Amino acid sequence: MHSNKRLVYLYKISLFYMALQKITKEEIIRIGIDLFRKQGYNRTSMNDLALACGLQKGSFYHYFSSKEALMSAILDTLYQYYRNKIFSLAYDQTKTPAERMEIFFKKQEPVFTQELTGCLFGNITLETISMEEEFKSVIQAFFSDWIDAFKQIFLDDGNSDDQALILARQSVMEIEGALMLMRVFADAALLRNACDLVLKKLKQAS
Amino acid sequence: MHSNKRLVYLYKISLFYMALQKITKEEIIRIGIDLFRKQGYNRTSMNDLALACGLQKGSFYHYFSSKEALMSAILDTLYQYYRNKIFSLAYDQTKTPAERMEIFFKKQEPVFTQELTGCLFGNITLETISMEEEFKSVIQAFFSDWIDAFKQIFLDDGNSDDQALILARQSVMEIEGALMLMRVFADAALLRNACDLVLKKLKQAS
Amino acid sequence: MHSNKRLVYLYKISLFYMALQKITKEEIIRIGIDLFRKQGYNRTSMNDLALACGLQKGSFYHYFSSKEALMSAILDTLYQYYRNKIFSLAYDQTKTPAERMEIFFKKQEPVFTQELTGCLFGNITLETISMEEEFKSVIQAFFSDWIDAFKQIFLDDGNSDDQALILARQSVMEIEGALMLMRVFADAALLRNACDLVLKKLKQAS
Amino acid sequence: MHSNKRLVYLYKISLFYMALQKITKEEIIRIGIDLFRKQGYNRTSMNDLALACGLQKGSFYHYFSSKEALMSAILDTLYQYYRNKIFSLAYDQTKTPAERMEIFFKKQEPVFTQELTGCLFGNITLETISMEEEFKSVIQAFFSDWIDAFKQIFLDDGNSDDQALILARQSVMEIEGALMLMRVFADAALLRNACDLVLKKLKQAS
DNA sequence: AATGAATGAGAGTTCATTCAT
DNA sequence: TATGAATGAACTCTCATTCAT
Repeated sequence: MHSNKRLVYLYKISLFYMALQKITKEEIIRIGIDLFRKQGYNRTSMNDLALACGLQKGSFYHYFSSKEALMSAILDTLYQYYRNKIFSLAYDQTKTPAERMEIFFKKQEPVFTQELTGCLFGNITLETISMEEEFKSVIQAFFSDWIDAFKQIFLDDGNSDDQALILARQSVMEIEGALMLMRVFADAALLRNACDLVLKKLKQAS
Repeated sequence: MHSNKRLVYLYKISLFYMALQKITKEEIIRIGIDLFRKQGYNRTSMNDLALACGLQKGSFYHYFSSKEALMSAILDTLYQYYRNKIFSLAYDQTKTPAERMEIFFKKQEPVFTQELTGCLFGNITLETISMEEEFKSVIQAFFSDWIDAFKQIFLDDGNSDDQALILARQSVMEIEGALMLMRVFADAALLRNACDLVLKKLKQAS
Repeated sequence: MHSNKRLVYLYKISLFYMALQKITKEEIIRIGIDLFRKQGYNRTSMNDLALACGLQKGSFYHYFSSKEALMSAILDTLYQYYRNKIFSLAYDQTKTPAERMEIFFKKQEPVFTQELTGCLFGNITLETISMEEEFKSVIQAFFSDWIDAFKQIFLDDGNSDDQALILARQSVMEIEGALMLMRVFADAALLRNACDLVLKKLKQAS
Repeated sequence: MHSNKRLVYLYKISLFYMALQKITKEEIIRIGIDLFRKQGYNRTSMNDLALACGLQKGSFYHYFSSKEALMSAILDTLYQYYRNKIFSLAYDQTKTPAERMEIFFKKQEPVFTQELTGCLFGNITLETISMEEEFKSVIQAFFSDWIDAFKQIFLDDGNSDDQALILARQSVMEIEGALMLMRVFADAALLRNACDLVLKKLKQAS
């Protein structure tokens, strides 16, 4: 039919200006997280990143203007993700402290133990902390928010403010230390056991 | 005679340079530990190392055949040092477990908190663990021996074998996690408090 | 009908884009003159040009097939403009030589001293003269015609053919040299004074 | 003879530490002047420079830490050369103004007309003046000193201070303009004639 | 054992140009 | 005609390592 043909024609025109792209910023961020976590920041080249994205080196700069810009985007994305999806769990008053902590670990363990490469923040903190002020502030915010989240759980578990802070810090330290040892010994059980011990810090542990 | 004078002159020159040993391997290792701990492995160039040693780049290779060779030597040296001087303290049956732990921390804290740059093993583990099999095995040995040392203290404190291992691992994790957070927040108190908490894990804490 | 509504919608979209002529070749040339004069040929990127035109990089190639093609168009346009609008003034026998020279300068000074960026031909001559034969011939034609124009004025001022040529060349050289120093010292007075001195070369100076 | 053999041996030792170099900074500067003058600053790559020096790209950085550093060294060297060897001629009171001017041109013409590539300062001024403040100040100093030198000659030729300055500026402008036209038309006579005209500005022209 | 010039591979980045839509 | 993602070559620069002396 005439109108149908025209429809198709015009539809094509409407698509005219939407050039297809091989990949999205979001996918690049996911790939970047993966590579940086496994290889570290300095040992991952722009070429590595581009190829992993199916792009040429030069094309990568369409998405991120520099390696640092990519890293910043990654840290921001991860930070927001943790804030909104993970740390927020700690403030859910409809669940017991123990339940919240369990959910927290249930969400995190598979991510952290995946290929035994741990947590990006943990992995690149010591490599990049002295490089960029911008990186540093996101890393600090990440750990602050994590400690705050755990503190809330310990508060709701009946601890004093001081005690809750101490327990929260200790728990974060144990988990980050566990992630390091997990990587050293290539043994995911080390992380799992550490999580169990953190759970046992709760008075009303299930 | 002209040629004789020149002979003497050149002889002196030759002695001057032949006798010159600007630095020892041991000193280079100490300097390397310092730089790697502060700047990381990848961000420390051979030029940085050479200059810090008062050498030219080319001369550095008379002492160590490569960057990796230097790193290996550093890891070995540090490992032996910890084995002989630090971890061995845990086996001193003439002291109480608490006393041993306290001495352990007293020896480590100043090293770790110096310039807030932490422990080389902790700092470069996550950066280099996936690089060299040789690095990996020393790093594993280091942490194994550390855990073993703590385990001995917890055993002597009246814990079961299983329980002692769990406490030892947990303690190492807490300290490594504390070193990371100390660096993130540039706050040495985080490490000191973590050590105190580890001490309190002892039944007969002083 | 649904399909009909969509048809109309898409038709509008198609008209929207089909009718859109964001910019004309002439406007691009004007913008190009401006950018090249200020930043030079090599330091002005196609992206700079496109953005200054409100286009995307890719769209620019619908107007000019390459950077060189744009430059050629610019040189041609400018050359024709000077031939028809400026150099032609020198042949206006209804005015005295001094009047013609004055009009010449009155038209040129504001263009040249605008933002102290001088004359495109002068500015890019030394940068591009060894690049493209095509550029070279327009640049040569421009300067030839300029000298010819001045020569006519000096002829009509009562000079011999030889003398008129010498004075014309000298005047062009003084003005181009003045444009260079104007830029070096960011001082428009240098050009204005140079023009005054050229005027004084006329016997019947006003 | 024994002592002779030993002499040779020790002589070799004394040369021990003097690693041979393929090229000197001074030679690189000369080559850089040549390339920049012919091709311009932006169109001359570090690779071009290195190859022209018989070096690999990376080796070039042993001599100059960056392209800008090389350019700065070149501008400084040229500026000092002109100050000490050329402009200084203008202040030689043992010669008449005309003699000084003639010597000045006699020294400059062969340099400028060599391969018809003109004067580096003139050639790259318009390309680099807006890039680096450091470049700008040397370029300004160069032209200031040149004008001062000519002014002294015109003063000694019996002109007032004001008049001498005007004549000096005009002369520099004519010469720079002549260099530009010389390049445009590939005709060294244009420069020579311009120099003659400058000489004629002297009252006591020879 | 000391030098430092030389190397060559590869880093991050820019840019003129192409092309599918 | 408009898009902007994609390209690939070239750019400036870094760095671990080698080597003649």
